[in-house]
Amino acid sequence: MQPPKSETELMNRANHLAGKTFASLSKELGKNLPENLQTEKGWLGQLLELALGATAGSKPEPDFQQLGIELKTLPLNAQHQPKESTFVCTAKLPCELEWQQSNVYQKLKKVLWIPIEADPHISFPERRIGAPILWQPSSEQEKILQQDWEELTEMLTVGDYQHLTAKIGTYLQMRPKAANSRVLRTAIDSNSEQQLIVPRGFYLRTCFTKQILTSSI
Amino acid sequence: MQPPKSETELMNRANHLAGKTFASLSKELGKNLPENLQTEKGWLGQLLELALGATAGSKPEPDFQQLGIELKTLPLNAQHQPKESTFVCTAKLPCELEWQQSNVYQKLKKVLWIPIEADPHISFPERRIGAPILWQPSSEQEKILQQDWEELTEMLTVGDYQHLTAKIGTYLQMRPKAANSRVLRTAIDSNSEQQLIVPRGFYLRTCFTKQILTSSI
DNA sequence: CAGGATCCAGACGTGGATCCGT
DNA sequence: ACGGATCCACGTCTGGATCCTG
Repeated sequence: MQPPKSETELMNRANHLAGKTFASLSKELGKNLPENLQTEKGWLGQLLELALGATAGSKPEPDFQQLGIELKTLPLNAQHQPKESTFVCTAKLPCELEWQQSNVYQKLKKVLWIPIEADPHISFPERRIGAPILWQPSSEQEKILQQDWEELTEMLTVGDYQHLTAKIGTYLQMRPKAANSRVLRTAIDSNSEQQLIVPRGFYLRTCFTKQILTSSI
Repeated sequence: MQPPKSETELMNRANHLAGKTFASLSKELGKNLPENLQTEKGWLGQLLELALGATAGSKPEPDFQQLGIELKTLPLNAQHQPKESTFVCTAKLPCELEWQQSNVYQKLKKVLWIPIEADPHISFPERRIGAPILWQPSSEQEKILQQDWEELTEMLTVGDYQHLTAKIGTYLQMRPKAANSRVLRTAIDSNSEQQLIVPRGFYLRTCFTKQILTSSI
């Protein structure tokens, strides 16, 4: 699948996915569904990349680079409300950028959300894909995201890792992002001291993605 | 196999390998010989690491770290003379070190050479392992290695990649070191200009390893 | 119920080296 | 003969995310 040439083409493709089951889409694309997704957590996200023509690969770029649009799945519980926080990107050290140059802003300035059923009572093959939501942060939302990012980035820069827990931030938080808790990385704090810390990533809290889903209805 | 605790223990192990065929050693270690080594060029080197208890993995350290000894195979032709140049290490950019702190010196200050038969007329399973040579550069050899390294490093630092060919250097040379010639890396020259260059590595010329073999007899 | 922990795929880098055309 | 090109293994890193226990 070639990358979409326009926002319209991308949205046409996304609208055609709405209502399909995971089994149906994977069959169309010639992929085998995994038995369970406990061990292949990102599988559906990668299937949707393929279905929509996202340029695959682990690059620090939007999924649809020419359009400046990021693709994100939005897992829903039995009440069709967002079920989980959403990973945004890894936190780089050092980070002496302004908000508008940050990886977080670049990822979130325009997002195509694809809701997907994630109620454990529905079998994996039978779960359905929802109607896409093309979203940009409102000025209110961006203001709070920026505040959160600046607070978290300040703590990162200073090297105050002990107090840098997932409890900080209104919409945006930092949490571990690694294979497991034994993975450590060297970081340098403002006193030029080296510390070994667990790599961290930025995540959107569930309360925020609930807001996005609600306002799109 | 645990790492050897002393130079004596390492040499005992290496002496016990002398005379064995590749087939014999791989059987002892429970490994299957590859059909051909055109596609698994480093296979025997890794078998010897296993046989001698080298700490596996791609680290910028000597193979036997506690002993400060590097392990190298020395492929011999039908005349039992070194057949190929020997890879030492990759060239880092930037490199503003002194010789004694350089990766090249750290690798070459003490080397355990294991000669191996590499005459294409001998079938791979029947090729034999030779008697080990524990080597340190003589002051004459080190002087020339240092001169070569300084000349090559100077060209790297200045960014004179066009003239940085494999023709430079008496004992030590630089050659491409990558999966293929399409692999490029960003380098920065002394004018702070960015260039895309093929990653390079340091190699010992065959004439030099011939000298090592000859003087060990 | 959410903060901390974890899982897979694929790209990439490094160390093990030898291949091969001119 | 040798300078430039290439090949495999494997550990690490990143991007895709969800799991799971107090």
